Amino acid sequence: MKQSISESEWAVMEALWQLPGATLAQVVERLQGSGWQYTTIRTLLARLVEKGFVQAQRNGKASRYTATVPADACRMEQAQDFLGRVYRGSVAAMVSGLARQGRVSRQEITELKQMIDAMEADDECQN
Amino acid sequence: MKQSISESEWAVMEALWQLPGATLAQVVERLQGSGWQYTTIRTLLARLVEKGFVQAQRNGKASRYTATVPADACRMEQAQDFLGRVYRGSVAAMVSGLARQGRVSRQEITELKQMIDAMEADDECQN
DNA sequence: AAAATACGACTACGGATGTAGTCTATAAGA
DNA sequence: TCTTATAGACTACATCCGTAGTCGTATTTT
Repeated sequence: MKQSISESEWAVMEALWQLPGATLAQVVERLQGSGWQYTTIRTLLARLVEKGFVQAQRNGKASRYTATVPADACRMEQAQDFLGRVYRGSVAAMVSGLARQGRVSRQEITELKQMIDAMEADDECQN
Repeated sequence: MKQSISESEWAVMEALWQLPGATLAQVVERLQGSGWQYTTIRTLLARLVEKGFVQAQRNGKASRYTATVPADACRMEQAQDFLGRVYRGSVAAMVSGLARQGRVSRQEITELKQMIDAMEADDECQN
């Protein structure tokens, strides 16, 4: 049974990717403004450990928590899931949709353009 | 309380976008291969009606179901949700991530490129 | 009009999720 | 060493979701 990271849990993962080996206290600190109680965050963390997305190593009083999956890979998996479900797997379709509704800022357009160029260059090298 | 379309329900929405005003039977037909029982699809449809994403109008024996939200808008909303949660709202970041792992086909690169050009043109007109 | 059939309403039920509390063991500090 | 704060384990509970069944009613067909 393939486990997945829920929406709330995702916020905790973000915190851990930014603070590898953080303690519960640090995670809570980082999630100031989430509106969650200490205990809630503790639960989310526990579930992530249970699911295997986070590892806890204890030495001394506080455990240190670390994500067992790299952020990039994780985001990617989510992205593929999402694209598959909503845009039949096509990033282009998604960008196109967003663009058509003017949801892509000029700055993003610039960034995208640069990336595309880079990708093309890359592609040529490979072939 | 903001309702949202669940993963399974999404498949039903797709069917309805493709067959506006379809009957239950037609939806079931279309979802051949989903592995769902007739009754399951009926439940999903009912939930969508309950949530307001689908409208049922009955005349005669069979009701006809229609999505109350356009596919584009719906996909977009999902996209924004997703981007916000996973990529801090940046499409560019997502594309970049996918690209770095080589998850964007050459064909998609081409499509993207064309879109970017179109977007730029559009942008200039507007300003 | 009676029989057959598909719909709609309601029910079911286990698992995941959001959100959080309590109790206990343990480490740190006094 | 004793107190105190905190982490971990366990518990709680409502809601949503995946998946599906039953039963009564309305509609179509014979």
